[in-house]
Amino acid sequence: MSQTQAVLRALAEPRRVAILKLVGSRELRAGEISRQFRTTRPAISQHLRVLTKAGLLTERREGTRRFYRIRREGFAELRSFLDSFWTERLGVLKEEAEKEARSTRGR
Amino acid sequence: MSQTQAVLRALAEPRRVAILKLVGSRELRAGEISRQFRTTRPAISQHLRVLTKAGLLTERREGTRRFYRIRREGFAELRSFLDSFWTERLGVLKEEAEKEARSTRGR
DNA sequence: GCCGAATTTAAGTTGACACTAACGAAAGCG
DNA sequence: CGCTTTCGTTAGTGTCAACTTAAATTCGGC
Repeated sequence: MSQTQAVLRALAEPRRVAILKLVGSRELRAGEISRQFRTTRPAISQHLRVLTKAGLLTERREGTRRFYRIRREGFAELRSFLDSFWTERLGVLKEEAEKEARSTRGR
Repeated sequence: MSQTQAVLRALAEPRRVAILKLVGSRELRAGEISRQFRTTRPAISQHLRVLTKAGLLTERREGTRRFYRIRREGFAELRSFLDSFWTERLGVLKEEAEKEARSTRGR
C-alpha cells in the first residue's frame, strides 16, 4: 500500500484528525490526549499507532510516558498528491491510472 | 459531517482514487470507467456517487449516458485544511481541536 | 408502443475496522 | 521487593461500507 493511501486512510477517521489538531500546537502525553475524549485509552492508543505508522506523528519515550507530536513532513507527500489533481499536470496521472486499472482489469 | 471529512473518506478508498486519476484528463462515461476495472458496474456506480457527493466529480447527462469529469474546486477545501497542518498557523487549530474534544469529552 | 442499451437503485452478504474489557509490560517510588 | 502509574497489546464484538445479484429506470430507435 502506498504511503499516500496510508495517510488518506489515517485521516479518514474524524477522531484521528481531532488528535492531530490537539497535538499540532504542543507535544502531549498519551494520557493527556485520551483524557480529552470520551473513549477509552486503548482506543486512542490504537489511533496513535495508526497515525504514527502513517508518518503523521512522532513518538518520544521518557520513562513510562510517551509524548506525541505532529510530524509535518508526513503531510508533504499527500500535498503533492493533491496538487497533481489540482494542477493540470495530468499526463503522469493518466499513466498511473491506466497502470493501476490494468492490474485489476480483465473481465 | 464536514465537507473536508467527506472528501477524506472518499479518497481513503484506493479504487476511488484510481477513478479520479482516470477522469482527470478527460471526461468519461460510466461504462468506460467500469470497464477498466475487474468489478461490476454497480460497484463503480456507487463509487461515482460517493465522489460526486464529496464534490470531487461532476456528472453530465446526455440521454441515457452519464459523463463524469473531475471537479478541481472540490480539492480546494482539503488543500487549505492540509496547509493548516503544514504551516504554523496553529492558534486556530488549537481552538478547533478543543472545541471538538469538548463535544465528546466527559469521563 | 415495444425492445435493447446504459446506468442506477435495492436487497443481502461479507470483510474491515473502531471500539471495549481484560491483561501485560515497563518504569518510578517507598 | 511490592505497589502504583502510565501506557500498549490482545481477543472478542458490533457496526459500517464495499461488493454482488437482481430488478427498476430512463432514454433512443425502429
